Amino acid sequence: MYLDELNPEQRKATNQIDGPMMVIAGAGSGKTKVLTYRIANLIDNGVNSINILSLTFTNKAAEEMKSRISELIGEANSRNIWMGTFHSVFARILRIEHDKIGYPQSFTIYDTIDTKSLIKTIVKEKNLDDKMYKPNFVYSRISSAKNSMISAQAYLRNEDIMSQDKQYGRARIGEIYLEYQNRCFKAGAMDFDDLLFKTNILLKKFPEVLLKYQDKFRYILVDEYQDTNKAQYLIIKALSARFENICVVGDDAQSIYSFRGANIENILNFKKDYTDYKLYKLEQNYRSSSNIVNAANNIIGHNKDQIQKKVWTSNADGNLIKLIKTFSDNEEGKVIAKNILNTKIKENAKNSDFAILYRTNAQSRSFEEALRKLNLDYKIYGGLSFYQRKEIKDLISYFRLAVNNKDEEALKRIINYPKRGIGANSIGKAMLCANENDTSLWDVLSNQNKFGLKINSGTSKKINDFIVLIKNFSKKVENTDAFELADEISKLSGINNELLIDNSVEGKVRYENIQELLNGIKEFSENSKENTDQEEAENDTFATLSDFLIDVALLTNADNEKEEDKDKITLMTIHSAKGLEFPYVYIVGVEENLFPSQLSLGSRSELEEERRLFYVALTRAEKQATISYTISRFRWGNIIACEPSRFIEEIGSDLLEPIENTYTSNRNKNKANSSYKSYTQPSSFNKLKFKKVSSSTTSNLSNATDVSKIKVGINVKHQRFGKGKVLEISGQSPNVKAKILFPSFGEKQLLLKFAKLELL
DNA sequence: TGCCCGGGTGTTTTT
DNA sequence: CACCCGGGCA
Repeated sequence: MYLDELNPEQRKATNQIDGPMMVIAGAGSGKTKVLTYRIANLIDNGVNSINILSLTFTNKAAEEMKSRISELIGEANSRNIWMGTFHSVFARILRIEHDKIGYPQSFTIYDTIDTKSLIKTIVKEKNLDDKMYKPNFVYSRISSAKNSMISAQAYLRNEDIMSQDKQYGRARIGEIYLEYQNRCFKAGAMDFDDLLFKTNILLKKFPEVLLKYQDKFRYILVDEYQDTNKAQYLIIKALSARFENICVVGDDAQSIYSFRGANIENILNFKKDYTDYKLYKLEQNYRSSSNIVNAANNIIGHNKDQIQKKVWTSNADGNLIKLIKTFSDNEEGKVIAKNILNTKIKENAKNSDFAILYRTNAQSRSFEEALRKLNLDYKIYGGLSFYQRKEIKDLISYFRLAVNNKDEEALKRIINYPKRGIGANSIGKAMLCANENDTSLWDVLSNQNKFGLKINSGTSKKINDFIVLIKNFSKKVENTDAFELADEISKLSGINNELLIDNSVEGKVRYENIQELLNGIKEFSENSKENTDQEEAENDTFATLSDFLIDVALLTNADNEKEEDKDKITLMTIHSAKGLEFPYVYIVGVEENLFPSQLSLGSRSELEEERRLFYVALTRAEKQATISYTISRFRWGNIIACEPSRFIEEIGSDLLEPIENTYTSNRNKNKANSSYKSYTQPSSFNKLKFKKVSSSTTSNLSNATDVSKIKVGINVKHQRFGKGKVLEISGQSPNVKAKILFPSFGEKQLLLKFAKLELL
């Protein structure tokens, strides 16, 4: 019996069938096991699988859980569980209930590229300064508003928000937000945040819909609860209100998504919402060696904000945490690659046993190069997703437009690709016309006379040809197999030929990518045939292109792992490594201003999130964790000096083992040795740190000695934030902080010893 | 309308 | 360094 594999606390949590419960699960304590076994146990106790909803943060986590559950109780018993990410599950519900909120059934999901493009268009149309209203900035304001369930109308009515925007010279963000929502609606499109926002609206405005889903989802499980934002919190609360069979699992120490609106308060609020809830704490770590667990505990101990728990392990001590110092980022790549190769041989390990984890995607390059040189196979996650590549997005835009003619971003993208002589001028006129008539761009272009669109007859004819082309595709969507139509579109649109005749290396790669996409669609279409055959009573026996598009926007690179990628070294950001584990983990670029990120140094809460991130990184390791830092790094075009991260110090020198690396010791043995020593003597660590700061390469910037010149009221210039005015000075030397107002970035708390301010 | 060149600007993290 | 955008020219 599978329950026998659990420890007492895990079993207690697994055995609770009804009522609200929260599982606080330390890293590596068998959280996924409890979730999967509990679901299996629910079904074994007579709960119908169609009444179970299980929410995760990544598709990968959902897939993993699905397969583990079907191993426990069989595919047939688990097939009907609704299991997926918040976004995919609620997108599915919104498709079913689309008419209630006035959206087409095949509404488009705008990805970040579409979203930013639309914002840019609106800023231009409103003749606003694009320096002040940068798409990224505007998007993040709109996104956090939506994640807090603040509508455009509410945004405009909210005096605090409006005066805040005004203070920073961006008074019209609310206005952009409103127009953005209108445009999305007219285009039959939702962005990522809308999927959660509109679900809330749907459940709030339509009690019968709420009732229907409350009744369906009698048992709800939520993974990574510490990373839910307000919009997600409200959905869960509403859905579980009737039966209160709600099980949330999380770890406050692993909360790393506050930048996306995640709110730790949700964990704390749980006891208020469900006063009779049961709490389970999983504290035994099964994953990592004792040294790794202790190092992680030391790290997290430096955070003030945390729920007390004691993660422990009965595993052996294992190795110390290895520490590698290098002179440059390129050397860091070489040393790590070599270390992996040596370890592989010595320990008889596989490629897939290794992971290199970094803070930012941009760091991957030196590792890719070095691994390639040593013939070590690697796979890289993140960065540009397959579906965001230009050629893929172009072809998918044709699919999107065929399925949803109103999709403005898709239309703008392809109306003149491949070139058909429809220029920006004509499209500009048409957009203006669409705005004036409060309708979609498609509507105007396909009824040019009706709207009195004035463009020359040649262009007008070309537009008509394009409209006819798309209409012909649209006609086929409902009754043609996805692959068949996709293949036809790739040819008739001209994309296939465009890339085929491009003989450059990039052109060939693009062509191959298109073929890969088509193959993917073929597979998708064949798979869904099989599935529908089993579930009799389904009318449509084939998958349409619109079926395919449903979740494409929500897929990431991690979601279509290929068989040949199984035994490869993993390169990824720490954020995407959450939930994973590897025998050998390399945490690289562990330097001040990179990890913790420069942008997080302004406040304690942001710094603590970086620390939790480091905690997550360390606890991915089973046998061996290796940390590396470099003293110089190539960053935006020039070489900058770096200093080791404070997190290294926080681990404690007794758990660290500096290791020689051949590159360093050959070059300058004495130097290398002396700085390693500083880790065994924490007192000299500080000296080293300050010396590094003042030897910064940028000579015209102030360093630690200039701190005294920075006073309230003076104007300063910051490397990143630009010009700003000092509002307030606080703290004791050497930790003097200044509150500075930057017109383009808002108020920032900066530690002067790091801030590198220029006096103006 | 389309292409090439130069300058300006920018990097957390993700569904 | 790498990308995007705008301006100038074919």
